[in-house]
This record gives sequence, structure tokens and C-alpha cells, in this order.
Amino acid sequence: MSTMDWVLHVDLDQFVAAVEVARRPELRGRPVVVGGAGDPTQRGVVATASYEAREFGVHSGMPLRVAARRCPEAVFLPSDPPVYEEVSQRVMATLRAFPVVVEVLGWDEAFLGAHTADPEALAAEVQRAVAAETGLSCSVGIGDNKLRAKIATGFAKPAGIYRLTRDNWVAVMAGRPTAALWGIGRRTAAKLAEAGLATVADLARADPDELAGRFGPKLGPWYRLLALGAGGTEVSTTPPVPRSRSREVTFQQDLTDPAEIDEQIVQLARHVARDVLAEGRPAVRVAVKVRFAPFVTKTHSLTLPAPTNDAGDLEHAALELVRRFDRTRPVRLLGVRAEFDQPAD
DNA sequence: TCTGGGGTCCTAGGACCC
DNA sequence: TCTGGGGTCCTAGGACCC
Repeated sequence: MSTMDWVLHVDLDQFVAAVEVARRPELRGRPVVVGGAGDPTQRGVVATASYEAREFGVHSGMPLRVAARRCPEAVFLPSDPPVYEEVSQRVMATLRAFPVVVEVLGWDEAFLGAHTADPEALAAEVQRAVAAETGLSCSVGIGDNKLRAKIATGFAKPAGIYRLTRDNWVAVMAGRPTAALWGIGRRTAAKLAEAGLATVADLARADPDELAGRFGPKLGPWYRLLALGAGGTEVSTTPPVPRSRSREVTFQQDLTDPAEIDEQIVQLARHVARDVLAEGRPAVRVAVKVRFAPFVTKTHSLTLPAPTNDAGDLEHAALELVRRFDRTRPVRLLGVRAEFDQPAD
């Protein structure tokens, strides 16, 4: 067997739920739903459901109210990001101990760039090490690029290993719906199906110009490349330079008092200003997001007169923006975002 | 079903300039 | 007088991902 370059995609199984069960062993084997404030009578969505809860049809992104209806016996827990962050750091440190390049994708995911003759053996060692260091189980996808490694992980779950390369891409993927591709979601899959492109094979055969006409000059042709299994192979340790920082909040009761709305915007703007200051680069643009009841979302944004990381400037801009909205409609969410200038590359 | 929070990238139209 | 084409910036919105 010859030594080759591989991309491994490591994904922790039901990460957030697994972390909660690890510190409350009595919950093992029970349906556990983590999300929001942990109160299914409040506004919020499921961050992660344990496999036991998924049996009841509970999944990520589902409103907590709905989850409680589907699985009344589930244990509902509040989301505790600092704890997940800490466990995530330990997982990533475990991965970095291997002779691989580690690119972190989020709390519970990473690509590994590896040079090995036996990627399955490496994957199994990674699983053992993560389990030993953190008590958590993970699945590993093996690919000849990032796209295939990422999709392979879906077939590996839970706790398994799966290899997806140019050799088995067509056999495995051709008949699947386009939404099986990383980058094509529900809405695009529906639009593709309307155009007669229901499966990965359909999309792979489609005319790039026609796709460009329908989906745009970049997205259209890119969708076809996804269907062919094309993807980047560069695994990089360097975290991307942030383009923006934002804070937003959904209120348990809709806001109707303009003074209170302004006050909340000021709080959010100050929070964002702290994040901007910590980033050490000035903001060039500010955006305010308003979600009106029942669920209509609008944004207004402006380019700042000059780049700034002054809290007062950001506050002032956010207040000006929020006052451009309809001041009479009930508000369920407010958000403030600051955008950085992008260094030319 | 009544829908979080933090991000990224793409699209498209209009303004403005040459 | 009515008319080009291209480039860049600004803004709003859509879609996707974790």
C-alpha cells in the first residue's frame, strides 16, 4: 500500500448532548434535548438532540415547543456554550497530537490533512484517542478532498468510518437527492428539482450555462461541480480572518416601546463594540437586523463615514439605523453587526 | 411546526464615474 | 438629443453552514 494524501473529516457524535450526558451520567440512554434556556415553553430551538430523542422525530433547529410535543418525556437542558468550548478545545488538542494538519470547522468538527498508507487505521486511532481523552465518540469520513470527506462522515455516523473517493463517488451518490451535497440545502434542492434535476447524477449532467442562467454566474456552475464530487484539498491550520462580528437577541415577549427598542440596540451595539475592539481592527460598516412579529426579517446597513472601533460611533450608527424601521410594529428580534474591511489578498 | 445565534458567500439593482 | 459599455461601490436580501 502506498503512502498518499488524504483528507479526514472528524465529527463528534451528538456533541452537545453527549457533553451534557457526560456530566450527568444518570441521563445516559434517555432522550435529551439541549437548546435555548432549556424551557420548552419559551422561545428557542433545539441545538442538539440525543439519538434517543431523534427516534421521536426531534432534530436540530426544531422549535423547543414542537420537540416537547413530539417527545414529552425528554429531558430539556439549557445550552451552555462555555462548557462546549472547553471540551472542544480538548478534542482539538487531541487531534493536533497526531502527525496531521488540523483545520477546525466549529465546536465539533475538523478536517485533518494526512499523509498515510492506511487512512482507516489513522481514523480508528483518532477515535480511540478522542474517546480516551474526552469520553466522546466521533465519526470519521475519509476522502480525496474535503467535500467527499465531509459527505463520507454522514455515512460513518454514528461512531463509524467511511471512505468516499472518486472510485465510489458515482456508485454511492448518483441516485441521491441533490440535498445530499454539502452546500445544497432544502431551498436550492427544491429549485433544482423544479428544473428537472432531482438527483446528483441529474445535476452532474446539467449544462453549466443553463445553471448559470438560473442560479447565477458562480453558484450555478459550482452546483454542478459539487455533483461531480469536486472539492478543495488544502487543509489549513490558519483560522480565517473574521469579516464581521454580530450580536442578536430574540425576546421572550415582543417589544413595542420605541424607547425600549433603542435601549436594547444600545446594549447590543456596546457588546459588538467590545468584540470589535478585541479584534483589533476597525469596523467599516454597521448593520441592524429587526425581526418583526410574526417572523418578517429586515435589515438596514450603512458604510461608516470613516473606519472606527469607537463604541460611541458604533452606537450612534446602530441607533440611526434602527430608527429607519417601522416604529409601530412589534419586534421579536434585534441584532447589530459590524463589518471589517477585508485585506486585499 | 412556529421558527436561536453566530457566521460566510453570492446576487442583483441602482448610483456614479469614465 | 438620446444613447453605448464597463467598473466599482452601496445596499438589501437569500441561502447555507455549524
